[in-house]
Amino acid sequence: MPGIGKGRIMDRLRREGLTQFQQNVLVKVMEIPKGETRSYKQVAVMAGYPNAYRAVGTAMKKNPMAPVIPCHRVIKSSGEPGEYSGRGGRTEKVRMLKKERAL
DNA sequence: TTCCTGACGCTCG
DNA sequence: GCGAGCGCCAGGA
Repeated sequence: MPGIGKGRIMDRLRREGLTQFQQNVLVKVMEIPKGETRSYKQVAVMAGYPNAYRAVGTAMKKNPMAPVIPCHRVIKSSGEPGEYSGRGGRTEKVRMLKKERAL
């Protein structure tokens, strides 16, 4: 269940018109192991922009491939799920999170 | 080019 | 322990 190659993803992101920063962030999020969660700050650090934790959220919104890029695994540092522009909103986000954690 | 907004984080009271 | 305010970077209008 390789799904899609990473290079394929980056190419798609680029074609979507996302910037280098956006691509970097999304790729890092994509590498978050199933059942694990990372804070926006963590993602920002991994992407190479330790202080751009705010822009990370903006990048998430632009996520063109919901299932491929597990943006629902990115939560706030406080432990709260935060917002979610995907289908179902925060509710679905939490649901998916619980399901993955159980696996 | 400039100003405003945003799926946030951290510090102070 | 909780709430409010300020600071941060990148994008979009």
